[in-house]
Amino acid sequence: MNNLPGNIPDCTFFFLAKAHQKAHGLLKQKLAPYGLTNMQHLILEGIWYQEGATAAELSKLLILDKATLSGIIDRLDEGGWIKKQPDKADKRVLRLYPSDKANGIKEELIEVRKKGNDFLLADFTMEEKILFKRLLRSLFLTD
Amino acid sequence: MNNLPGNIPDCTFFFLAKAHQKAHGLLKQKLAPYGLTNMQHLILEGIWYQEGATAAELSKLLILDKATLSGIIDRLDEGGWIKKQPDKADKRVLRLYPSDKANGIKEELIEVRKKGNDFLLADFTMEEKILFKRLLRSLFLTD
DNA sequence: GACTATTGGTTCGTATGCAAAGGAGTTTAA
DNA sequence: TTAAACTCCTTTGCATACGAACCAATAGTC
Repeated sequence: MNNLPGNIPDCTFFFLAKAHQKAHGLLKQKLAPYGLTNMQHLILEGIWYQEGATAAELSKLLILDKATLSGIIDRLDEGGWIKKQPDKADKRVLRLYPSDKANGIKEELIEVRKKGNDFLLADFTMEEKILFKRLLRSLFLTD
Repeated sequence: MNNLPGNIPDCTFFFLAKAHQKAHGLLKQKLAPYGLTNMQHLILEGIWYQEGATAAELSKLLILDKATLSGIIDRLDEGGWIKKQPDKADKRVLRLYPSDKANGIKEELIEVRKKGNDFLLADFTMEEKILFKRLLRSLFLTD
């Protein structure tokens, strides 16, 4: 009776958690060889997307708590992936730049994520892929 | 340029993470008055669904790591939501049962989750709701 | 019946996540 | 221009997550 998730009630909270869990685990595997966690990779891409960004800017862009970011940025720094540069005008601010090490495999790292995405949705039809992403987007973007 | 998530690349990992983040935050709010976390509520429902379940069974049913479950079960016990009973046949096993306190508001707690679900998908059409859940399901259930 | 493989649960180490509070710097407004 | 308000970032506390190592107990095998 209690074998499979077929018994699981029709709960979107649960489905979302498990879909996320699976996607997270998949990307985690792909990134492990590089010594990067999923979050570290995300922040790094954010910094590539906007070099010199501050933690506060990344927090808004990637919808992450500043407190969470603080630790991730520290570990990215310790791992030699980014450089922190104090802002000259505003002494509170730290501007973040990718390191040479990071830039050296930038294309490769971004490709890992893209291929991971493809793999994740490999069993969906084109219509399903588009629809799925549209629904996810509208879910977290509404107010 | 860096204002809104409109800039965010078309990344399902990110969308899933953010959709889950939003859903999690919503349910967290609804459960806070009861002093239950999302995970604690999930495990509790799992135990209601299958009284006397072991941690190993819940681990499979809810697709959770045993190590993760261990702590959650401890806190459910400390909070007086469940009771641990050693199995008579197998001394390794602890069987889990809901407490009277838990059973007293069982319907209410389940209703909180159900209404949270409705609220989460309130902006979706009926077709979208069904499709969304089907896609989420197939995503995490495949192999 | 003794040895080995498996299983149930806990513990440890590391990395999120987020609320809340604190320290330093900047801006606003009276 | 100086005190209040605000912003940037860090730190603390608590709750997931999960791999890996471990102990206790049971099952399987010869």
